[in-house]
Amino acid sequence: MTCISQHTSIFKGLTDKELYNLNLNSTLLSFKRGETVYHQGTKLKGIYCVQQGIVKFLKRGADGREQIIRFARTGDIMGFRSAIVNETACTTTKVIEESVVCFLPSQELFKLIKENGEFALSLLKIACNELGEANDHVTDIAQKTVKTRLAEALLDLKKNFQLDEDNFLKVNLTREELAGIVGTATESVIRHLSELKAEHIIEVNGRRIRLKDIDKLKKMASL
Amino acid sequence: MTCISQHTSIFKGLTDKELYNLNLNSTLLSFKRGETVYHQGTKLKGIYCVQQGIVKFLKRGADGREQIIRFARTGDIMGFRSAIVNETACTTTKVIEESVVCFLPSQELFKLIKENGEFALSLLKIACNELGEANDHVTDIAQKTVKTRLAEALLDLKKNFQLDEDNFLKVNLTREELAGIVGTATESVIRHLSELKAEHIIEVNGRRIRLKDIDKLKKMASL
DNA sequence: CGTATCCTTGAACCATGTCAAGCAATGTGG
DNA sequence: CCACATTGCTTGACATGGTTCAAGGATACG
Repeated sequence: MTCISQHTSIFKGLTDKELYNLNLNSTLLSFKRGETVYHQGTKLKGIYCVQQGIVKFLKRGADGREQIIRFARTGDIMGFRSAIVNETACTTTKVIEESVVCFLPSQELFKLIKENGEFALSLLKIACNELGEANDHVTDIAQKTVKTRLAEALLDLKKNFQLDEDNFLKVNLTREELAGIVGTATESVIRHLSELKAEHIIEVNGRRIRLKDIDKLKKMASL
Repeated sequence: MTCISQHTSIFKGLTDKELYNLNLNSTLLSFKRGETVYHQGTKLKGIYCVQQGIVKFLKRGADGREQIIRFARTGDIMGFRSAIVNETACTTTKVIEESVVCFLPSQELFKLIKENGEFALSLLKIACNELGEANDHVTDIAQKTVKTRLAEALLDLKKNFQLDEDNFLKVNLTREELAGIVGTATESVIRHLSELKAEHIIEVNGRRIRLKDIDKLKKMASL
């Protein structure tokens, strides 16, 4: 199987020769739910591209609580921040849904950046997008209430993973993971989910969450 | 005066010809304390390089409270995120200390990125560094107490602006600005500053803050 | 020298975190 | 296939850190 293809967003626009070279030097890896792709604090020797599956980026605070920074889905790359600045990984990446991941050594990445201006620009765009979202995130957590952030988180999940035909989110997260996204205690998430349920905005079935009233949810998220 | 020089970090390593071209196309601007370089939500036509002075990046939340995302000092660039992804600015930049700023049109920036792989890489490194800090920031605000974050903020200010010979921070910020960094109410900052004072960790003289016991401050910040 | 801005403190209130306990669901080994 | 263990979910009671409001004092600036 070719690991890196024209279809994978960031590698769009590479020449056949560049692609051929990348595939020579890259490796496919498989992970089950709960497994770790790489650990916070370790030195990465390259970047990882998600071919299939869902991976969460998390950071452990002093008390051990896990803060979820973002998710990687099919086509996303992981670990480029550490690779680029040559630092240890600032997050741990754990698999949420069985994943196939492609590993690409740093030197290949650097070669591409230096030789292909368009590629460098795409990478730069990815970094800048993430930066914008991270900045938003800081302001949100600092200024908004837990309930507002929970509403936002649900909308973000919808944006990232879509809804199925019955308006259920296509990802199933534990309450603890939801708490990790929102930046709060598990119990708080549970209570606010119940409230949203009572207000007929969502419906909950175990880990499956149905977004019943997206308009109200949006109103709530922008308060 | 030449606006862009070899001394300005990001432009290090450019050829004489590239520098000459940049200077042909860039403009110098001056700002007093409180003035705005550009507003959140506006489309930027280029990036801004700080030649001299201090600028804060801020975001206004729903209730109008201002969250300070970071600072730019001599040699730093501002607005590249918006320029790169071609979005409106996600922050407002306001001058804290009288500043001289150089404006460089986007097309010049893009030309450099595409033609000079090393330059693209430096930009990428800047973006990645900011990204790492933003991620840290998210976790901190989500998990740490106000006092801990205040301690961290003071250490960050030390790192960014250094101390003078008497261990006073070389920036003077209002309590409200401090609150904007920490992500809390002005009153909370005041109360926690008083506590730190009572614990002989800092000393306060109007807006001037002296870091008396940096070890204790560090211990406090990592709790 | 007066006005505006900033700083400080107290008191009341509230959102959120923490602790504890019980239940549900899921998985594992005998 | 059942019993037990583990993990996740839920709820209640309580503690508390932090915000908000109000009022007065200090400071800076034109």
